[in-house]
Amino acid sequence: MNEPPRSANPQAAADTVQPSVGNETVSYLDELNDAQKEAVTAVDGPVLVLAGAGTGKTRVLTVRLAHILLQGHARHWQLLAVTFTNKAAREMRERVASLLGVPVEGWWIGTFHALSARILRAHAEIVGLKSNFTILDSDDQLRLLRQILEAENIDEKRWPPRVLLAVIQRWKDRGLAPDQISEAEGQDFAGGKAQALYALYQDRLKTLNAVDFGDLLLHCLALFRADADVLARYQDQFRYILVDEYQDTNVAQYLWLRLLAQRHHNICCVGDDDQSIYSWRGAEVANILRFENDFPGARIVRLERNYRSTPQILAAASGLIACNEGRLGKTLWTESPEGEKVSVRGAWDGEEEARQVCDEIEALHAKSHALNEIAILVRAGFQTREFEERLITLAVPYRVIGGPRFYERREIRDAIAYLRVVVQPDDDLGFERIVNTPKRGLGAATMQFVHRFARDTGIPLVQAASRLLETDEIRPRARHALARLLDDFQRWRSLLDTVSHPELAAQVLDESGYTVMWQTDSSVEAPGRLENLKELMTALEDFENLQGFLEHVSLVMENDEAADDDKVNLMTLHGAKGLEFETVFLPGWEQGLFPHQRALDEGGAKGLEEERRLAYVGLTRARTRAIISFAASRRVYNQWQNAMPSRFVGELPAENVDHVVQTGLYGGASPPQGLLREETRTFDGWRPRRRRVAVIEDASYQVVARDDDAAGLATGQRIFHQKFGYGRILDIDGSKLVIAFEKAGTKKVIASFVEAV
DNA sequence: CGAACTGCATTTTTT
DNA sequence: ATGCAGTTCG
Repeated sequence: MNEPPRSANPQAAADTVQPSVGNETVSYLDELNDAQKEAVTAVDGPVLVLAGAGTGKTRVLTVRLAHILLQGHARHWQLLAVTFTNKAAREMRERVASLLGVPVEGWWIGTFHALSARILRAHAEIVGLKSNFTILDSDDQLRLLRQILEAENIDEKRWPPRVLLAVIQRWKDRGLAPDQISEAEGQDFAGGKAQALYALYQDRLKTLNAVDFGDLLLHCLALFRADADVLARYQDQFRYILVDEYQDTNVAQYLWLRLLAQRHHNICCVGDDDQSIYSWRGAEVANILRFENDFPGARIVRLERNYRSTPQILAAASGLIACNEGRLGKTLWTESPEGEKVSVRGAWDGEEEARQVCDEIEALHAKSHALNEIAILVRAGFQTREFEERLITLAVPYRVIGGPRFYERREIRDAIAYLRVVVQPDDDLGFERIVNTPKRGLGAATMQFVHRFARDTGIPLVQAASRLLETDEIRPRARHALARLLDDFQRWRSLLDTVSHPELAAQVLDESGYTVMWQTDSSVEAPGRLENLKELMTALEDFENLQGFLEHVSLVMENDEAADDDKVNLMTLHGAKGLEFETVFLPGWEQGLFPHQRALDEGGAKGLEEERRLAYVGLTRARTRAIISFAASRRVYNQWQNAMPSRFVGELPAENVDHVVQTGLYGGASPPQGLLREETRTFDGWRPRRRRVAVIEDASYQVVARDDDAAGLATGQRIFHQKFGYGRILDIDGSKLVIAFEKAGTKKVIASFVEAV
């Protein structure tokens, strides 16, 4: 369309990849196996590539893209390649660029959100936005919702904004605008007001000329529906569409793709239903399961040859995932040598488990295995702590992937808020954030006043403030401060075109007193924050202007870990998707922790299956060595809890697994099926820590409690009693509890009469 | 306006 | 235990 038809010309790339004419085989195809070749060359019509773990998915995707260009099926601007994460998008860009030997700037390769934003900026007016709209982060979203709840007199204690945000986000994931929400939905929030609150939220966003992440997709859909010409234009333009990680798409993304693919039907989706682990944030496995219905005549290609793991690991993982129902089904195979069995180890408690794992890492390191090639994959973030502690003691370098992100730090957000308001004066949320940071005597009282005026007149805060300044409504002191701030913004704004943006940014932080604020701060974090601000200033230089930078910040909230030094990798299973390591440790395979109790409570059988996929993802990260472990007893929130090994342990095919379980771990009771070959190895140092057993329920997998009536209860726990109301357990004596009730004083009651809260 | 206090939650996370 | 957020008191 408006894309200049240059750069991607096949001739230019010819030197690099040596394509040949016509139907002759081309060199880049030679390195692909038959299935991969088919996935690459089935250019026309809908194609679903079921790519098992480690089967060369990214390769297929990039080569296919190159193939389409080199064979002259399309020019680069006619290609749309969609990924889920920025990381994946970057990787795709890099690989395509190096494959073709051509820069890919301006190509339609990106995340759903970035591509949507690009489309939306070009046609913002059609959906009632200005093209310089702000993209909100979750902080902003919450702040906005909090304001709305307050205005609606809804108790934030009872109806937490974050819950409402989650509800709204789920709706957006499903592509639903406020007027498409059925009556029955959202009944459980604030007495059925959720839909109305959603509508208010959307109104507010529109006034602010702001969108949230979900809106990027939603407004795009609205745009396509509102303007047939625009839709047709993009439908015509994108002759070939490629989609990565299709199993992770939500309904909104699915609709987006379907609309765009409607003209040419050349859509190729790559995914793996067995690696769908994001349903909790709206991903619909159904999208991949239904592909054939949605795109009639679809060709299905299965990539089943695995280039990553040993047969033992592959078989263990396959056996596990076979327990799931309704899979599209794949049979992974490999030609690599047999390898070691997956080992499964029990420990008495979490500390011992960490010791075992880390000692083994040390041993591997001593045998000159790269630490980089070792990962510890945990179910939940807090689990990393025990390993970190142990690794520190052993002086083994490690990194935790997925910690707090650069752009989420307070000082960075503040700085960005300043820049946002400079660029977009209507950005109330940004303005609010920094209006009194550093302190300028513009406290809650003043701002409340400005707020009310803005609300009553329906204008943005900055405008409201500037109008109020013309009156005597605001006390002189605050008035001067406010006037000064508004003047500052005015001045900075006027410099937008004359001063270079890094310079301007520095000026803003200086003149606003923001830098000074941290310079005079004596807290331990202050120097670090100043460092971060400096880093931010450096990052600015990589962009053409402030707008470009802000777009990047809102869309590319990522953590660039320096992956080059030799360190052990600690991360969650979710965070490990798409990565691979020579050695993978999978600790914490216990009922209640993994599968996680909440996943079971909230997701039932579906939840269990997703947890199993997570286990599958974990196992298939390993190239040559996978070590699963579990502990009989673990401290959770400073409370000792006993647990049975994960049911997943029992689901691993016995012939691919080596069990190393100490006798007596489970009080002589025989462990769950599968945990058979107990090694005769006792552990002398073991004494039971505390007797309370938290019975972990998983409807389809009952574990027998071996404790008294007080099972599941512990001292300090909050409970509810029919007669006495709420209270806290002071002591447990067999089946009797001593409880300090909030209303009724201290009483002794029978355990079975109380319920945990 | 700022420091101290209280209550509460604590799976996974991208954009 | 621990951290965070919202509230309260000086």
